[in-house]
Amino acid sequence: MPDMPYRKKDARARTARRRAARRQAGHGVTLENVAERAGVAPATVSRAINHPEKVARDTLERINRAIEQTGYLPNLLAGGLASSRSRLFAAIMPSIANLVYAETIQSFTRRIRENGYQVLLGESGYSQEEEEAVVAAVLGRRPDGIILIGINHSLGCRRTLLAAKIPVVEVWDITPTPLDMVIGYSHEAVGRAVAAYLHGKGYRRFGLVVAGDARAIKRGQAFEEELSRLGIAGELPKAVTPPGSSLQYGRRRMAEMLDAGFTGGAVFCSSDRLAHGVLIEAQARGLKVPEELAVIGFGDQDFAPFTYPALTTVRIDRVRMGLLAAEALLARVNDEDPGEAVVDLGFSIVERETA
Amino acid sequence: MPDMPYRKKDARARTARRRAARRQAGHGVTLENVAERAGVAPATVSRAINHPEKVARDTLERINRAIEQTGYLPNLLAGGLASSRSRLFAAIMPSIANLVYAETIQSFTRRIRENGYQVLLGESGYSQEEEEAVVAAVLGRRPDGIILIGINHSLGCRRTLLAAKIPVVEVWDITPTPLDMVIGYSHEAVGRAVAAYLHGKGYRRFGLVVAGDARAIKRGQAFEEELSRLGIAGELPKAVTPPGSSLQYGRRRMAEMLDAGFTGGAVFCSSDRLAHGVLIEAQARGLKVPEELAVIGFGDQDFAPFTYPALTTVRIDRVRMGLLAAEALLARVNDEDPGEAVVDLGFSIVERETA
DNA sequence: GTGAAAGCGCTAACAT
DNA sequence: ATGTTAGCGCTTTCAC
Repeated sequence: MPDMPYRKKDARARTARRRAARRQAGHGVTLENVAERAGVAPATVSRAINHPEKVARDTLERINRAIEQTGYLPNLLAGGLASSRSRLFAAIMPSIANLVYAETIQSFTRRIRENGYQVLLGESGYSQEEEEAVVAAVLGRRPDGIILIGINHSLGCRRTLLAAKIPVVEVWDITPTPLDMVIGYSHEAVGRAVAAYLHGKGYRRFGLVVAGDARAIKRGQAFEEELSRLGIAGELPKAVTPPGSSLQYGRRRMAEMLDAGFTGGAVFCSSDRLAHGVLIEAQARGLKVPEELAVIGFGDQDFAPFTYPALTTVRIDRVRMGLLAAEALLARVNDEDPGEAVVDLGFSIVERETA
Repeated sequence: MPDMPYRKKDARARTARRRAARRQAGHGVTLENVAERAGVAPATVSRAINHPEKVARDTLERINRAIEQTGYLPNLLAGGLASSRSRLFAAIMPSIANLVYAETIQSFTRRIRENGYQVLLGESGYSQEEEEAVVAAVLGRRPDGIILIGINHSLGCRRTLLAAKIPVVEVWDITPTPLDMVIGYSHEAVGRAVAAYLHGKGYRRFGLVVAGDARAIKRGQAFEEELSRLGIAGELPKAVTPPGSSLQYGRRRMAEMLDAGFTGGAVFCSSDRLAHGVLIEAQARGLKVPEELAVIGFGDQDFAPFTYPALTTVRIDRVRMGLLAAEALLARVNDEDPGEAVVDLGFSIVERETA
């Protein structure tokens, strides 16, 4: 093949031209440029960056200088492709704009960043179909692991996740049969404990204000069941709000319940924000809390001790959930011991003034 | 070189073995597998996915069937590398756990997802140094564009951003000299407008509760300056809280100010949450709002009309900001007209019952 | 309309 | 300790 070298050279020239164009377009300095400048092979630069301990002191120095001078920024797309390690974790949350979930993802993000990981965000909008689509989209990015809020996924979503063969951690709920790992607490146990707590305090009339969120609904059902087990007869006055807890709906639904003839008792709200709304409606009507209307929230958010009166609620450790999830995933990608597959963080009832 | 083919074959065999191992390890189906199955070249499969209009009807069908059967999930790392288009936008926010910023990023995320884009999240923790580090980290992923909350960046950060030569949109503030594009409103104008509004309502004594956030501080300063321009003499009673608005600090700082001898007047809070805290402290002390203590917040969050009394505040369109930012970035990556480089969304004062 | 070939920028064996 | 080599899985000219 006498023309082989010729054609090859041709191709090279073309490539060089294209590269020059790229450079101009801002696509930047490459490993190779740095290597040339430092007078070493590209592989050595790669080592200097990823395993500096394997490079001689002075070589390392030369390389670092070259990196500084050129302003080199490693292309993690290329690195991820070559190493099959994207250093990316996906995080799927029902809503970005829900503070309690955001706190978990925040502590997760901070922890993984310490290890050079970044987070690819997906929002499922409290819907299993959306979750399935978002999970598929996100997996195309080949994350090394994924954290999901909630344990109720569509069949297709479960299959996709399993097929990806990456570590998965589900949080904010618990189950003996996680996809892979789960870190959370039992919503049924919360519902029952709240019922028992209120009953124990002597309340005999109850109400429920619950957001249309899978986990909130579980708590509400368990609350209702436990009450009837405790001998509370009759229909439980109940209001459902859109998912994503808001003060606004708490206040409105309480107003509606009151107008519809609800005459006081103890109300369990599926979030502190909802509970705060209930409190405000009570205040607006001049109802005495907790004498005429008792309220218990859920979450123990930072403002709970500062409502007036101070809100009784259920505490869960959202920050720890994110932290442990991060550590479980990091352990898995580093082939270390990730600990138990099922971690129950529990919860506690924080008694303040409203119930 | 008689042994050339031999060695090559050797290498091939090794590669094949490695690939098989990969497959087993879950690294999945590739374009090539799909192509084989559909009896076409890999390039055709690529076209079928990215430019289906360029592929014959029946070929397309065969390919789609093969994709379904194999459960093929395109590797976007590889795609991004090959095309120098990552289909990723980076979003840098001061805190994930601040609802007002989250709402902007939420609408941003939803809009770009419609165009197949995903969001890489970075948190700057209200610090310029952290922002610089996070921006550098995120740029390694070669996002096609970036949205930043705020316009105050370190010099290094600005340089890095400029060197990346990607579209940048700054939001939540405004400046005649954006890095690239800016969509927001003037915090100085807000501060002045609030001062004028309260002065116009007849208030002559004032207070300020402000979070330690660059933008909140600007509003506070402009408020103070405008008051003195209006002839309000003397030191302005003022309390500063940590960044990230919380009801808790609003209530506490108000309590401290009251204890320190602040005897009422109109208080401007840098967020609705802070204002709500102030309202609660007033309630706890039995102060009449707005007669003995008037309050104005900032943000017009969803709960503002539902506090008791209903909160007077400043409305800004957080959702629209995210939406427009998304559209500006999408326009730029598609070489379409991104519109004005500086977009002032303005604000309005919403009069309710507290001031 | 489809295929062949050449890379995208990096990492990881392997060899020295 | 460093260099050589062969990919990672895709996209994109260029030919046909």
